[in-house]
Amino acid sequence: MDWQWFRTQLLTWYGEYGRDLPWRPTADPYAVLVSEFMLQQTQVMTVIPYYQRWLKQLPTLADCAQAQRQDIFKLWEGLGYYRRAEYLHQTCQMIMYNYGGNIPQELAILITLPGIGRTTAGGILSHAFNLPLPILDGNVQRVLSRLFALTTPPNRNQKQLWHYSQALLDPDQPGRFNQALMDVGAGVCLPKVPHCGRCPWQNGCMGEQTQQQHTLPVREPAKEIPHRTIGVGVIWNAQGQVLIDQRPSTGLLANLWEFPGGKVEPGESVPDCIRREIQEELALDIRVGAHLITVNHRYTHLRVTLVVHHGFYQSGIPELRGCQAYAWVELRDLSEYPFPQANHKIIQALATSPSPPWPLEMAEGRVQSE
DNA sequence: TATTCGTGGTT
DNA sequence: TAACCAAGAAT
Repeated sequence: MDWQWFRTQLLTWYGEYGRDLPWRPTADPYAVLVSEFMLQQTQVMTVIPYYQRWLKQLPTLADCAQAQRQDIFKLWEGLGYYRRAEYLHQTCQMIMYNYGGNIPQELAILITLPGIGRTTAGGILSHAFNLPLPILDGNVQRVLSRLFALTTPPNRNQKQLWHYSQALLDPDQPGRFNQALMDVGAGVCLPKVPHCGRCPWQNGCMGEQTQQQHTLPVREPAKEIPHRTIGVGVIWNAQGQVLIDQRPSTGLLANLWEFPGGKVEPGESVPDCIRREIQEELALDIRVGAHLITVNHRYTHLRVTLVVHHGFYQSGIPELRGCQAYAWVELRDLSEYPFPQANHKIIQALATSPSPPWPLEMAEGRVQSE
């Protein structure tokens, strides 16, 4: 195999067609670190504004290490996979206090840090330090599967894919090479419509030569995604504040804030569910009022329907059972807390609500719960 | 090794 | 439009 041909073709193409991305001109390894975390499973165009805001607010690794958790999550709010924010925070702290503030330049050390696997480590080391480490993200897996006509599903063929990524890598300019390889995947060798006519590797692509470019890589059948109905309460007190709680530190949407609620049990009405969940999680008695909004939301492996009702505090002192913390907050102060996207739809509904949705008559018991 | 982690874009 | 995919990692 003439690896040098592939390198020359790719790097020449990259010089003309490579994307101009904010983190590419930087020589700051911390900026590269931030970009690599944000880019895990997240498209470039989604990341760009988050990346720029992050570096503006936390311009150095020391700033990130010293930041408050809440500020870290606020900066990540809306980007998804929120564990990444915590891992990035922890990694910066470990680099600061265990490695003198310098990012370790050894693969074996780097991958021991939270949130850094082999691809992220390879991206950091090749980009920030021009070290010859390969990467294997979704783009690269697709490009290599087609280039070498690999008919084994990528998730069962990681070893061979890593081998090809390493063999192809240009040892003289690994940083540029890896960036170029991802640009081919993101702009030319697309999942459903490969544009072979403008691919720098067209003349060497075994996939196209055997007319398999549309059927590679081989995907395993997707599994069915379960659905859950969740009852959610926007609980008001007599001061016109609403009740929010912080989710547990593990599991879905860990550490984010939310309006309290939980899964509707079989045969249970939504108002009954909301009453029960808030009793179970916070030990509060509430009255359930009018329906506010129903939110359908899709996660990677779960679909939920949030049926949201207004509610009014009746009695009880909050106890922390199924959550880390709680707070009574003014509507205008909700923006201080990091919320998942589905809850932002609820906040939006509250903001556009035509009249104050916390009728005092509920406190006086004139409104029947549904 | 198979699941569990969000959200937005694309087809 | 429902399904697929995105600069993956941890458990």
